[in-house]
Amino acid sequence: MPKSKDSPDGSAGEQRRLQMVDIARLAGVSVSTVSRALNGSELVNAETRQRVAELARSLNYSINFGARNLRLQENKTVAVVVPYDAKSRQHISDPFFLSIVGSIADALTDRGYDMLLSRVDAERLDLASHWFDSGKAIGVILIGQWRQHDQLNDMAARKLPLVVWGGEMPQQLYCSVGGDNVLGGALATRHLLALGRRRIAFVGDARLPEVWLRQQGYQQALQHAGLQADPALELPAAFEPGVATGELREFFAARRDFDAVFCCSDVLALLSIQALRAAGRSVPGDVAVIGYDDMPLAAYCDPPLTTVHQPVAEAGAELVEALLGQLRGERAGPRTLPVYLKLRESAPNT
Amino acid sequence: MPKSKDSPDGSAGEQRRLQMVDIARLAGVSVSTVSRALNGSELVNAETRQRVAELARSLNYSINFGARNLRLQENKTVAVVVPYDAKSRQHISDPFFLSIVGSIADALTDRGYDMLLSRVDAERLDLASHWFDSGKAIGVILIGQWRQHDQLNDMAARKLPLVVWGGEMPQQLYCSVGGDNVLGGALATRHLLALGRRRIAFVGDARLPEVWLRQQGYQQALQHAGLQADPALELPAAFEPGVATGELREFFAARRDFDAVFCCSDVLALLSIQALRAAGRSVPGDVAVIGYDDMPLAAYCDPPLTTVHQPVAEAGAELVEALLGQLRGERAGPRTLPVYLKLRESAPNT
DNA sequence: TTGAAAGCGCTAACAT
DNA sequence: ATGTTAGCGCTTTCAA
Repeated sequence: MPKSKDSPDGSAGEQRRLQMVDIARLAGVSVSTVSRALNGSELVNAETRQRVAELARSLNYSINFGARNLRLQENKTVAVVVPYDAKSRQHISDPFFLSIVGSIADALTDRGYDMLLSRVDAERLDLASHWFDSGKAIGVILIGQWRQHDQLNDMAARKLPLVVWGGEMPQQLYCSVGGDNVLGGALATRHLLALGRRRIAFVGDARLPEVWLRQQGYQQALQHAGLQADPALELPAAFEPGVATGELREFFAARRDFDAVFCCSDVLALLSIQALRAAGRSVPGDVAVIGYDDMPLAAYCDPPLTTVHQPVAEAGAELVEALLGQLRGERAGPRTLPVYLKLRESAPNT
Repeated sequence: MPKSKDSPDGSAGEQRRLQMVDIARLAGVSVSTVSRALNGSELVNAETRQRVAELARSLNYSINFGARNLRLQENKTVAVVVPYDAKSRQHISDPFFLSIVGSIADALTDRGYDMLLSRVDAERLDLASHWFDSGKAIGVILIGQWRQHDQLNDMAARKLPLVVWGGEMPQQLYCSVGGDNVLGGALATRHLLALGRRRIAFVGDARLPEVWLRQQGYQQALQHAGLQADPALELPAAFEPGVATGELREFFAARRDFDAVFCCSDVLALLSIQALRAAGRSVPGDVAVIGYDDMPLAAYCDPPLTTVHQPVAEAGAELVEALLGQLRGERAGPRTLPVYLKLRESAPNT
């Protein structure tokens, strides 16, 4: 038998949580009637319905969703999973990812869903399926695909309701939603070329699908301009500030044969600017810098960052819609959202 | 009757979720035995236990937590609530609050709890009790007390298991956990005084308890130095960048009779630096600037921010412990965590 | 229009 | 060591 104490959660001496049976007794009706009344059923007398509803409200009664969901076999909770780097115990705290989480929170709230937020080892994204398997969530939204493209495909093959923020890759079985990374890379590069810059460094780890796509855009833009991408100017910097800082300082100290840098995140852009200045080069005078994401603080840095704007506000709604669509049985493909270049001082228009 | 379809969540054609009864049938035992085996009960034959466990694992069975919780009258979910400004539809996206959320996520995960993340109108923090009332969470952690001190006291009086990140105020009924704001304000101010600055502006809205406490520390430090705080140098800037930007530009354009600024968040410090530069003043040369929080990006700004470091890593553990303690019936008071000054370039040591 | 009763998936007291 | 049974709080069929 469960605890027979009057306190369902073990806290001593608190009042027992109100249940339907309590309302029923006080209203002088059966629980069935209370249930119907509270759900606005037409089957119950309007006067009774009114009375029960009022009583429930005045007593501050809230329905027990666990019981309701069990009975109804339904659930309005979505798991949102943020990968983190378990090896370095370092958390993915990139402002951009956090913005996406906020955007998803809004979208879920608007649709009456709850959000279960958790972290998962970036090497074992497949563990995210646990939330679905255990019935705690009806599906999973994963923020970033990292290098686990295969794991994600497996998860989709196992019929896990899953949507991933990230880039669309060839032969992809799972549903992804993301910005147009190829376009973003091309926009940034074209702008730098238009400024007259010819030696453009690329900062980002192309093992990540999103970065790889941006690199494609970067290379395409160079080719279009009749230039050849120089692999020596491509630095596969990590996303974690702690790791990237050293890599960038070393890189910028070693070589000066470039006049622009395209970074695959605003944080990397910030770090690059610092490293460039440490190497005695000015931004944007000597080196123009373009970031990616347009994070909330991008406008308040010094210099304010020219950056590829990602559609954060739309992202949440798109991710949620994709997941709910999947649950309705729709066979939705990956979605690519538009991006644009936000001009500021780190690579100004002149 | 609930849907009799084989799909519990309405998605067409997927396999029915595995239950104990399925494992039981396949193992040739009763559900009780499966339940016991899976819970590692000593009452079940070691060989059987092994066999059942293996079967469950190979079939990828996960227990239905909704049902388990209903039966056990227990719940391992905590609601974490981030207030937002409903009027401006602007979200509290301050990097510091997001860091705290991350820290709480870690602490909860370590203890085997799930985190339900949601937002609530900052004017109606009392709505956060919904998560408890509906049985979805065993308690609520609220990030920031805003100006709703009274609402929070009411919630605590209603016996809602609640912990709030924020400052400790007189006659406070609810449990708060926060940094030592008075000390933080004093440390920052003392440092600026030690640099020889005498006219120190204060930026922050003292209607918020945390800011009010920091202001106390600021004023105390000035008095200790034999100086009088000048109310004309106190700017009650909002926390939202959009609003604050204008206020700061106006303020710094109007008056130049100060040589230092103490800001109640790093974001405000960043905005102040921009506004100061726009007004033709250098940082830290003309004006030294100190921020608050030591957000992840504080070290990567230009100049890197001298700031009061908040114990983010400890914050999550403290908040969670305080909540769990409350649920165990312990009568825990507010907790104040140590802070220290992190010296960087915006108000360097020399 | 209302109430009695069954059952959602699970655990535990009670039997064997 | 294992099975039978009752019941967590709710919704809904069925009967009245």
